[in-house]
Amino acid sequence: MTENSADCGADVRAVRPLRRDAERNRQRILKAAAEVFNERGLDVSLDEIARHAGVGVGTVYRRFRTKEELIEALFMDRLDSVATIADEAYANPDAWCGLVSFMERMAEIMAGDVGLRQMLMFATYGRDLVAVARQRNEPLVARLVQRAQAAGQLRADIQRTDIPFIVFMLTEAAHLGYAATPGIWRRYLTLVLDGMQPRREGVTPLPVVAMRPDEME
Amino acid sequence: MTENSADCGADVRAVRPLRRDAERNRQRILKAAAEVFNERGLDVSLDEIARHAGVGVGTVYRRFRTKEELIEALFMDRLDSVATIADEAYANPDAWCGLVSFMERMAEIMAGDVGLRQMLMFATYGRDLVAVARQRNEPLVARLVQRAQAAGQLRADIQRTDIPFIVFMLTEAAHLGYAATPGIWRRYLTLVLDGMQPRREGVTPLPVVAMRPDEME
DNA sequence: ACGAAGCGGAGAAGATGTCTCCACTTTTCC
DNA sequence: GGAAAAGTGGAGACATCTTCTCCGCTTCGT
Repeated sequence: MTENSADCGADVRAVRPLRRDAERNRQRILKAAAEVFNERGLDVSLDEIARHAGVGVGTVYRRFRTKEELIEALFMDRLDSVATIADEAYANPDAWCGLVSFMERMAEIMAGDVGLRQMLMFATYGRDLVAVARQRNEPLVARLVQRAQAAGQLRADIQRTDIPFIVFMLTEAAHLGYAATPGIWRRYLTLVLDGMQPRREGVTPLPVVAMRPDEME
Repeated sequence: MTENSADCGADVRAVRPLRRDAERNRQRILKAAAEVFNERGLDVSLDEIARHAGVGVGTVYRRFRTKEELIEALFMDRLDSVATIADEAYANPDAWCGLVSFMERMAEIMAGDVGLRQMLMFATYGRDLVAVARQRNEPLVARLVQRAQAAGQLRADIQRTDIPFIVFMLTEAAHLGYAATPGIWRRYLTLVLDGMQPRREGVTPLPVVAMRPDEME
C-alpha cells in the first residue's frame, strides 16, 4: 500500500496505465463525444463520433465497450455540477435571487447540451447515474424553494417539482423548432419568474427581443 | 353540366367513385393514421398504420401514394381550425379573456396531438400547407395581442410571436418526459399568464397539482 | 356470373446502427 | 535496436427498420 507510487491518485483502480497513444486517443474520443452529444443528442452513432475524433470505430469500441459506458464516463461530472450550483445559489443571502440564479444557471447548462437534457429526461442511457443525481439534488432545490416562500418572495403554491420542470420546458422549447435566437429562453424565463412572484407592481424587462415572424422555422 | 347528378357535391373532382369496400378502407386508414400520429408523432411507419387499421400495407400505398399525401389529407382541416379559434377568441368582449381562451384552446389541441406539433414545428411534412396556415393566422394573433395591450391587460413588451412560442413550449414539455399528469400544461399556462399581466395584486390559483417527486420520469 | 376493382402481405431495396475481427502499426522495455 | 505487447483502422457481418412494389387471390357491382 505504501509504495512510492508513480501512478499517483489511483490505488487499486489503475490495473495498467494505458499506452501513451492510447490515452491520447481516449481523450480525443471523449472530446469528440462531448461535442457531438451536446450538439445533436445521444442518438448519434458511435461511427460518427469515431469519425469526428479522427479514429477508427474499433478504437472507440475497445475503450468503451458500449455506447452507455461512453455516455456515463462523459456525464458523470456534469451531473455533479448541478449540486454545486444549488449550493452556490443557497449561499446567496437573498432568497429570491438565489432561486433565480439557480434556475438561470441550470437553464444555461441545459440549453447548451442536448445530450444532457436527453439523459435527464428520457433516461434511455445512464438511468442509475441520473437517479442518484436526482436524489441528491431534490432536497437542495426544496430548500431553495422553501426559503424563498418563507421570505414571501415566491408564491406559496409553487412546489419543488415545478422548478426542474420549468427549466426543462424553457430549454427544450428554445432548442426545438426555434433555434434562430440562441438565448431566447431568457426571455421566457423572465416571464415565468414574473408569474412566480406573489404580487407585482410592474414588469421585469424582457432581456431578449422576441423572434421576428419570419424567424419562426 | 346540368345532369341529375346522383354523386352530389362533386362536379369535376369525382372522376370515379371508389368501390364501397375501398372507401370503407380509406376511412379506416385515415382514422388509424389520426390515432397513431396523434399519439406517437409522424415518424411511425405506414406499415404500422396499416396494421392498426387492419388492412395491408399495399392498400395504404394505393390510396395514398406517399406518406406526405396521407399526412396532408389528415391535417388539412385541423389547420383550418386554428383560424376558427382565433376568430372566436376575438369575439370575446374582454380582451384579456379572449387572448387567454385562444392560448388555452390552442394548447388543448396541440397537447393532445404529437403529429400536429411536429408538423407545425419541424415542417418535415406538409411544409406548404403549414406556411399557408401560418400566414393566415399571424394577423389574427396579432389582433388579439394588440387589443389586450390597448386595454392595458397585457404587458406591453409581449410580441405576437411570443404567443405561439409559449403554447408550443407548454404543450411540448408537458408531453416529453413528464407524461404522468395529463393536463399539467394548464398549471404552467396559468403561471405564464400571471407573468404576462402588467401588474398583479395576488396570484391566480394554479389549476392542476404539481407532479409528485416520484412522478418525474 | 364475370370482368374490373381492390386486397394482403411477402419481400426487394436501401438506410442506418452496433459491434467484431484481424492484418498491420506503434510503443515499451530490455 | 529489436522483439513482444499493446493498440489501431475500417471493412463488413449482422440486425433492425422503412418505404414501396408486385402479383395471385378475393370481393364488388351489374
